[in-house]
Amino acid sequence: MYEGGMERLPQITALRSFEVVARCLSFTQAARELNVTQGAVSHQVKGLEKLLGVRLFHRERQRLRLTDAGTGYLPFVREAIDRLKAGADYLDARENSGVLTVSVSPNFAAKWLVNRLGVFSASHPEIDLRVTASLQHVDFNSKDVEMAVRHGHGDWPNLHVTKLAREEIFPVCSPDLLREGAALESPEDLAQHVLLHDASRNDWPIWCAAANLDTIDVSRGPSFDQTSMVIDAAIAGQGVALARSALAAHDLRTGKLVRLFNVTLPAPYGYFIVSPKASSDHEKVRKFRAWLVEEAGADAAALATTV
Amino acid sequence: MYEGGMERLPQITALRSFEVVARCLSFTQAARELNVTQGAVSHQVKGLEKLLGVRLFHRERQRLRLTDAGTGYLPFVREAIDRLKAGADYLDARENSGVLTVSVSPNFAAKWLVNRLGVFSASHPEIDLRVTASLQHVDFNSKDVEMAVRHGHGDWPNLHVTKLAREEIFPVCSPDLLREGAALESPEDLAQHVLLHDASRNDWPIWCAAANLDTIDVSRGPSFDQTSMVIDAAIAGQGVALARSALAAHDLRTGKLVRLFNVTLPAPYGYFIVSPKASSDHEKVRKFRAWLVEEAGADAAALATTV
DNA sequence: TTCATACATGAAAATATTTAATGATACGAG
DNA sequence: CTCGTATCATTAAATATTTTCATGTATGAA
Repeated sequence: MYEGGMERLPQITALRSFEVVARCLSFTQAARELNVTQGAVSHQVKGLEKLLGVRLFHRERQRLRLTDAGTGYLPFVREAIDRLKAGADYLDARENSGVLTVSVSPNFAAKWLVNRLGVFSASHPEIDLRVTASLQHVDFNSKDVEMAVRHGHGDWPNLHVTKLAREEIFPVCSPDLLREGAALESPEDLAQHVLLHDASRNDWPIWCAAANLDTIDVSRGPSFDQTSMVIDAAIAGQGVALARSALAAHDLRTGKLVRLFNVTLPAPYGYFIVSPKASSDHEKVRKFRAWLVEEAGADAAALATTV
Repeated sequence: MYEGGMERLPQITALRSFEVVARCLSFTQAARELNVTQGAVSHQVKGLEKLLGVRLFHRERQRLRLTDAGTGYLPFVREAIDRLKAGADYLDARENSGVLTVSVSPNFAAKWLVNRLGVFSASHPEIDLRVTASLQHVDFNSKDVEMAVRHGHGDWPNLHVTKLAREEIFPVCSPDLLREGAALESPEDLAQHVLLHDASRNDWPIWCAAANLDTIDVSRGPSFDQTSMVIDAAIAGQGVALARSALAAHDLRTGKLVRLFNVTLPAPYGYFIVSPKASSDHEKVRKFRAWLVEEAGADAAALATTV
């Protein structure tokens, strides 16, 4: 199997056995410490001695003694094991605190995260959160990203998925517009207002259909290429927007937007927290997920009272 | 099997696989370097990632990249492997040169080794020979001794045994005595000489029986507790000794002793070079053994011409 | 002597690793 | 665009290694 110049590195179990035996000077006791039988330790040490071609212990009547070779070899083994433990510690430390990189869409970042991150950071100073916004779903295989918030159906195989928020669509406008503009008592009043669209320009036609409203011209009004910009335009009093609940929730709670009428369109997608299975139970991932879910729960509770 | 605080150290194969893959950034190429299949490397790295609970590589379309975790972990692994290699090198260095400890009987040391060691040391300056003389056979299990010359039947199980010399018993005396003392033409002439005995005082009776000689009183003469002293007494011209071939060979070759008559008694024992199987093929052991055998061969050749 | 303790050992059982075959995906050349 | 090549992943089967189990041997104590 193995050839000439091959490196014959000993097995870790053999090295560990050697190290423990060298410390206890007893196979039996070492076996106890290693949670194996005495025979296993005996075999391991014997195998190591054979591999190295050197006797590591003097087997004397009642006691064990290291040979000169064993005495000289021991520190190398101790250092090697130490490095491995240090490596494991390094990985633990790095996973249990430090940087948490989260990928979200630019919209979610702008309308959901940015307004609340301060709260999270204040209560979790040990977590150094890094938000990376991208239109595409992040590929966990090729980026050092531990979790993401995604908009979709929640069907991502091989990922740990937690539902964050359902999504509904309903009209919103700024409180100023409601107070000072033309009346907005019923859907029909929209005829007197600017309709704000997203890039698809599909939402208003669908909503109007749901509201049995065919008296207004849904082709009117400006459109924006980012959902967040539609909402921001509404906040600025530019007109009436169709908001998606998750993204508008914060502005509704803080009174920058008000919800109009009582016609709500369920949206096909929802927001989900996803992470690779391997990192899904890391301390910092769990903490951030719990916080997201809590915030979303508060949003939902607040939304339920807006109409 | 393993519980809570258990140390989960990775297997060496997994670490080596990781290290090579990190260097090649290719499972396939790493597999070639490790002389295993690509699948084996894939399994190993996957297992390591699972054990550590961390992704070590980004698997991208065409290439592999270390994750941050992998990048940080790699140096620990390199150091650990390096320590292990250094340990192996240390053992190799210590076995391939440096000290060679040989256990022999005091007689063999005095009458065989001491006169020739200079030659060996001169031609093998890299070997630091340490001779330890003891009456008892050394216990390789409890002493840092790599080889021994033993007197016996050559039946030592578990040891590597090489025959060094047969043993014969015959009368010797100093050339001065032969030249200047009473005649020593035939065994009967021994009646006129002092017989030198070892502690057992058995040899002369047996030799006389073999020589069909019943005319002399074998109870005469001093005895010595070490065989070497019997020979030294003969060299000093104190009388005629029954020498054992191996121990007298050097003095015969250098003319300090002469062999008498033609009656030789085969001795039941011989001299053997023994060493633990593990160290029997070490460079320095092989060298010293070869030298011993060569010297013994020269002795035998020289002895064959003495009568 | 007999008991208790410690290490060695050989065969069987339990695990782990490696292979071989195949799948999936991406890239580049016609 | 399709094929051929190269890469990594995955599965079950073949191997190899490790551990246990059941003893064996030797020593020191009672």
